[in-house]
Amino acid sequence: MSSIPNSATKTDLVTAYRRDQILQAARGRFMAGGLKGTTMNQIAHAAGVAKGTVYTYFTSKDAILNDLLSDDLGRLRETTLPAIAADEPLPDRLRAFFRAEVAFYEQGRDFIELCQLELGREPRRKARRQLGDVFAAQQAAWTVTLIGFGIPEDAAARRARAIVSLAYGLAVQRMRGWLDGDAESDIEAAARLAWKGAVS
Amino acid sequence: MSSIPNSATKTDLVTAYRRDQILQAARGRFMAGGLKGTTMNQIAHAAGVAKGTVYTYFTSKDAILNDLLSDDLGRLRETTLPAIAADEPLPDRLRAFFRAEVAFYEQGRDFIELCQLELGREPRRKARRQLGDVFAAQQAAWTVTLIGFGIPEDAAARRARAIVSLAYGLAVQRMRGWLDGDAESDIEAAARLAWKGAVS
DNA sequence: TAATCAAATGACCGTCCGGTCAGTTGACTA
DNA sequence: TAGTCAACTGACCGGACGGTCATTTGATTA
Repeated sequence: MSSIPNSATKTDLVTAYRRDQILQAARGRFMAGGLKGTTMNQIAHAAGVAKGTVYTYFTSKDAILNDLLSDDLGRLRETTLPAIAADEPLPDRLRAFFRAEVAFYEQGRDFIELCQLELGREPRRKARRQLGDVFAAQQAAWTVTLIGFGIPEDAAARRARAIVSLAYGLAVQRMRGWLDGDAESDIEAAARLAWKGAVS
Repeated sequence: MSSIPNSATKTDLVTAYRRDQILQAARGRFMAGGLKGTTMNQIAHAAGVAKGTVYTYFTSKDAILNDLLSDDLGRLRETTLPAIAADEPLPDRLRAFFRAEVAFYEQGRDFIELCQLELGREPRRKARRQLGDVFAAQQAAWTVTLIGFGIPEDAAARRARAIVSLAYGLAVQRMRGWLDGDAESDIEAAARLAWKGAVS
């Protein structure tokens, strides 16, 4: 047999497996101890490999973080934006939007934000802007939606901002354990407040 | 003259001055580079003293952070709670509340939160709980207020939570530069949304 | 089985940082 | 002016961490 039948594919599979193994371990450690508070040894140990092996798959600690960041930003975008423009009654869309945002942060994905102070100036600015882009997209989508409900453009934009802020505040406060009730009733209350406040 | 006329007072003044000098420097550096990203040399240099001098006034880096934390938590409490129970029309109180919260975070006081991942497990839990206490107090105050407007207790509590979340989300998103408009119109929009949503 | 080599390992290196402390400074006293 | 001492200084120490690389491992091939 040729020495390269499908070996590229197989190698790729192993590589993908190891990368994922390391990324999951790193996410856990970063969330538990922060960026600077987590050592490469801890990440390697959590992934069940030696430190040197980590450097076979990632060039540096920052490279690992970058992968996690873009992964999570994509997920936030994918889960929240479709809810806004869905073909459903507005109250349902509000609920779905709040639910998606709460779920995202409740899964602990937010170390995107919590790690920011530990990054250097430039990576921090970049990560912050990317997260801001997601919120800007949410706001734009809500603005369009509210305009569709006959609300003047200016007012729609301002109220859209308030909705996005409410979703964000709700999600983060829940994640931090500052809101104790069950998620669904918080989501319901937020959706109701947004509904009454935005379209009346 | 006796050698202790008011020397205690004078020494205290100098001590207070130096402590403040160092605290301000530390706040600036922590906000720029995070807890672990800031060295004692940087703090000392920013305060215009040598590293050893810092240790004359603070026992450790963590001690500096602790002072800043309790300082800021007190300020958040003092500026937001009175607004809720003020003797004013409800929309004005909502505006004042949102304004106070936005101002707090816009002054960059929030490194309380941003530093959390960098603290050890226990200090982190403690700091987080203390901040949670302030939000719980805000929520309780709003609940009482809404009950005063004839809203049933359960609904009042849920809506109070939504108001607190909205204020928090608004403040943090503004501070991060994710909301570009002027603060006053965002505050107005949030107050309106909360007003229509909470008491109708 | 012997040869081959990519993957995995962990001891090691240079650097950096929190905290210490022996020495210096300068304001105040007698 | 000489003496005193608290405030201040910064060189230094011990330890930790990110990243490297010579060596080992074990799967695959011939």
